[in-house]
Amino acid sequence: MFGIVDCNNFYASCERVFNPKLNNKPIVVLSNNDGCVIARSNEAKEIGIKMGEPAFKISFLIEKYDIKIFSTNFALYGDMSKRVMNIIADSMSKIEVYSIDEAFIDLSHIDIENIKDKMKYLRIRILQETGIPVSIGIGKTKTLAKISNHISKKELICKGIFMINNNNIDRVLKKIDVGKVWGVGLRTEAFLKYYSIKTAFDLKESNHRWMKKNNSINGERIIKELRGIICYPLDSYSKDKKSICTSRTFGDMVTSLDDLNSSIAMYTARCAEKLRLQNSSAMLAHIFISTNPFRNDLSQYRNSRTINFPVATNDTSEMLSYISKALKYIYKDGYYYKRAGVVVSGIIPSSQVQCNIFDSLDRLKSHHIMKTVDCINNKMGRDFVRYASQGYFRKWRLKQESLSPSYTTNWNHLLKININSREI
DNA sequence: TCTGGGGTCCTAGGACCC
DNA sequence: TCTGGGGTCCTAGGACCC
Repeated sequence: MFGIVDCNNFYASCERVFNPKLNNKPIVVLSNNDGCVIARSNEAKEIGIKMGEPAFKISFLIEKYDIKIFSTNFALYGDMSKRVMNIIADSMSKIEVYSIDEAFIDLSHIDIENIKDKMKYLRIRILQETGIPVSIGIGKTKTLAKISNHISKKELICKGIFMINNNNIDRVLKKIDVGKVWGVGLRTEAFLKYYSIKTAFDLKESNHRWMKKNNSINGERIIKELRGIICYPLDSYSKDKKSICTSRTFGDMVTSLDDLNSSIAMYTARCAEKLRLQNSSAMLAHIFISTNPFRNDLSQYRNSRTINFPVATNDTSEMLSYISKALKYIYKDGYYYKRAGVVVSGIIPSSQVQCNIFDSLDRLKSHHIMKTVDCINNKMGRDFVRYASQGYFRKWRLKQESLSPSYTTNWNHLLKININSREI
């Protein structure tokens, strides 16, 4: 059996842990630049606020229902996620961290009769030690566990835990819309419904060869998983990333090459840091810039360029030298830029980098420099040591008007509690 | 005024090899 | 009249996930 542990309304729950006044109040967490809704508390969902909705379109609801708004605070969410995952890893033999708020677990070594009790205990422990409420779904495959998890959140009677077994499987799947099945997106949902496959049960009973022919091997796998045949085993070891992307939409529009260059330089530095963190180097970098596609009144321009490094690298300065040149090549004067980004790919372990006989760079030296820079920045804070091209005045910085403190990762943001008034 | 960010996997088709 | 067979690798684009 597989289990999936999923944090309830994760970002909203993180905000509540250190601000209990928010309990039972509608909360919404916004994307970067306070743009779109990316998380909602149950109260906000009940009001009818949709996922992904632009904040400016719901301003009247925010006022009417006194909804509390938060800018994304990834320092906080990332740290809270780590705490939850550590507890799961400590309680279970095998865990696959699937996303910031979800983990699959292996339950095959536990007797079926005992699974629910064990999960009940795990839920209580996570809530007690982190303040984050979770729901747990259980099934013979990951796909079935995901469906169980969906039910455990919807049906209050489940108290956060649900298991699909041989006795209830058909009855349960008949009530699940096919679009809710893990791996079935909008396109596949429309395709299946066209052929009158409306529920998860219909999909389970349909022909897997037909599905493979008309969709892909993944379509066939979903059907088999619904039948209890494991196609997606637990991946417990963490894998190196195959591509790494850093991109942002700017708070204000940017026009000058200098400003655009400093933003691209910053994203390059981030990508290089992420590469070094997993001891990898990249053979390719792809940069892109674009204007704001929502502004019909302004002329639009977007362009991108791919760079092949002569030798795979994770050296910020080397990457910057190539990337700045590429940016000059695609930059056009007279446009209002709104977004830019850097993607590195062709990622290999640094120990396997193929040297170039004409290489003039002292790579051992640059390795030591990068190591020292990372070490200083880890201790003193991000970008304490930086490249000049990253700049100091960020015209393109994010808009984050409702940012909560980083309670658990910044000494200056520690909670202060007034014992006398019993207030935070 | 105003619309996020970061990933993975699969497939078809082209280029190339013997 | 008549033009093989069997592969690999790479890339762009699509679909999906959170």
